[in-house]
Amino acid sequence: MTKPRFDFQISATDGKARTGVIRMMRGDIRTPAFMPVGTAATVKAMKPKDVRGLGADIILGNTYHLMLRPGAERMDRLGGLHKFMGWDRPILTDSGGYQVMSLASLRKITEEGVKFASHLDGSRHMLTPERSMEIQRLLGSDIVMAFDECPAHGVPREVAEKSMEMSMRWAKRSRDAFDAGGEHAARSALFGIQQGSLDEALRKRSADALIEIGFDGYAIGGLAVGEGQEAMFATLNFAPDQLPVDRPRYLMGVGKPDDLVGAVERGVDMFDCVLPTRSGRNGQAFTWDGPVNIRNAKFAEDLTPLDPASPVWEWSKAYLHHLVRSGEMLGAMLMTEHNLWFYQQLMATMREAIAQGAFPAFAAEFRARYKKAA
RNA sequence: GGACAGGUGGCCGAGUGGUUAAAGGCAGCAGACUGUAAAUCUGCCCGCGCAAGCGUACGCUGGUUCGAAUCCAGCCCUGUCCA
Repeated sequence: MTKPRFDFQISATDGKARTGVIRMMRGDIRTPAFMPVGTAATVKAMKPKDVRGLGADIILGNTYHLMLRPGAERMDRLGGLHKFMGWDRPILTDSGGYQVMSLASLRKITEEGVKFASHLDGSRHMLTPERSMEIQRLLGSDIVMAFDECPAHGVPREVAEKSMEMSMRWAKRSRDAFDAGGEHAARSALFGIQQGSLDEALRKRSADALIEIGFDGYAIGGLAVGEGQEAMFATLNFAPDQLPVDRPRYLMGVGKPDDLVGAVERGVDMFDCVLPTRSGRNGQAFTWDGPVNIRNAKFAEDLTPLDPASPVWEWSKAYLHHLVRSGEMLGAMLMTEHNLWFYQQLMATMREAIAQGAFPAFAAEFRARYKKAA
């Protein structure tokens, strides 16, 4: 049986929540899925096989970072991103669109694309939909993201509208450039990205434009950029429904555990977020009872584990507290491992709950126990 | 015994007459982090007080001065070197 380029089958639904599998040449992706972020060809502090061991079916890489270092053409000569980093399962690559926002002070946007000053050495680089597709092809990406502009939170409606319209023109250019990619296009997938800020009408226009072009999956972009969970959920009350029911819906850059539960509840299938890795390195552990700042003095002599089921169960909070405060590398490693485990457990639990038709009960139970940070 | 150098807030360390409750770093106490310019960033950090403010503080004692961590004298202590 040959592996399909891209096939999404929903096996069960519960309310708006869905669970299923995306089948790709490099492996299956169980949904709802959480994709650990490996921006610079590494999920920081983790070996690829350990990321896999925690349950990840797919990870992320980043066009912008990898084009600067080691460089897209070099990566191609080295045999592609998978071989380079030692991860043989699917990789989704972001297009560089997020850096249009996060590196705002270092870029200039035109219809053609975005000119960046490298954050590494100040050198000038142009990212266009065509170049972004080319770089993602050279990396050997499995799920290629369209090149878009991610506007900052709070921009006026006219700005959000113009930005969304340009992102839709870029989406069409991304589609055309991706399709011209020959062999790579035959074994990878392309996702479009919906924009439109928090505005239902703009989101609808964006979704329709993407559907007109046609993509393997549809991402919801431009959220979790500072609007707050309430506004994000309000947008997710309609945004996923505007996208094709039979295609994966990917909420980009989200989120905290409670964000994931609320988004799955509203029909989202895929997520990525730096929180489990970055926050882990910064001393925050996620647990069923909520986030824990392991640096806090109260853990100095706490001999219990973060979670008896965690892969790092044999190391006490007191030890993690010591490692993190001491700036020891092992602290970042163990905290990251724990957090990625927790995120994958959360996803697995949600998949199971949906399959059992028990998602509402799970969500209620989760919320009753999980205490958000103040 | 002698000659230099020096004693600053928990620690290190700026500061050599006023705008100094005293730079900066560390340690400490918290917070943040959402398609990673992040093993990062922010706040607090003498005492009392919500605050205004008050009190105390730069080895000790005394002095000069309108005013001293800063100048002078004596004493105590530390380091290095010489006997």
